[in-house]
Amino acid sequence: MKIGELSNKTGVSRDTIRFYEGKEMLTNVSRPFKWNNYKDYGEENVKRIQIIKYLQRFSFKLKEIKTLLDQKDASPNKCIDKSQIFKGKLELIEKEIEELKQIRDSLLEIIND
Amino acid sequence: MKIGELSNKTGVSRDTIRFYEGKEMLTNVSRPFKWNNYKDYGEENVKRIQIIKYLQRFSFKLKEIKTLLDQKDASPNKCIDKSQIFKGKLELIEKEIEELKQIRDSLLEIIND
DNA sequence: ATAAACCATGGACTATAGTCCATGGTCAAA
DNA sequence: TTTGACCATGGACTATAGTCCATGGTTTAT
Repeated sequence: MKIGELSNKTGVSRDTIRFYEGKEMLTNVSRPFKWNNYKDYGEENVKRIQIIKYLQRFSFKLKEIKTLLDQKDASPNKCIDKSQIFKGKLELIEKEIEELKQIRDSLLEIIND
Repeated sequence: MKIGELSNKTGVSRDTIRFYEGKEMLTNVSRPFKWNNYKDYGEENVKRIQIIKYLQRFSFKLKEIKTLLDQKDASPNKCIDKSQIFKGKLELIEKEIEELKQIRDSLLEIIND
């Protein structure tokens, strides 16, 4: 599939797809035609991009997502312990919440003085 | 006072002071010597930098801080309604907390499935 | 007199996640 | 056949808050 089709199927812009590609987050990107240098993106990239978008909703960085995708590629059969991954993220989120709460409390003190 | 002294008095690096200066957040910076082009930073910049550091603790951006400093400079007599400023910031912080809480809850759901 | 410490300037670099642009080649429909 | 839509590449730019470096001039202490 060409980049435009992949873009349509995922709702992600061509530029962004190329950006992910540059970060080596996609697989099976080939250049099968001799008469032009158009690329062909394997079907699985639809799913890959959906995974990226899904994990981003939970504030995973692209670097982290790439690590996860790489792990999946390295051992496709071994199923990754998802809850472990999300637990780590959960802790960070809760830490962030605590920090923001402290700022909030300081602000409240200032306002009520 | 030269930049080194200002740096020592505030605990902020020379580079950062020059960075603030480039953003026009300092006042009374002159070049009073004919024989060199050393700058002289007015005493009030100690306080200005302290204000910057103080407001940063509440996640004010430099741009916002600059706006506040500019307002203060424009009307030094009119005392700024601080609580109004902090209230706006408080709302944003609380919105951020809510967003993070939603992410947290989604994560909890995933983990407990 | 000479070295160390200081000063100014400008530009490059960090992380993050893209977006936008120019250039040039290709494909499909009218 | 020619126009519009598509494709590839590389580089610049966005925001944020600095940090680090090279270069060259100055001051201070020994």
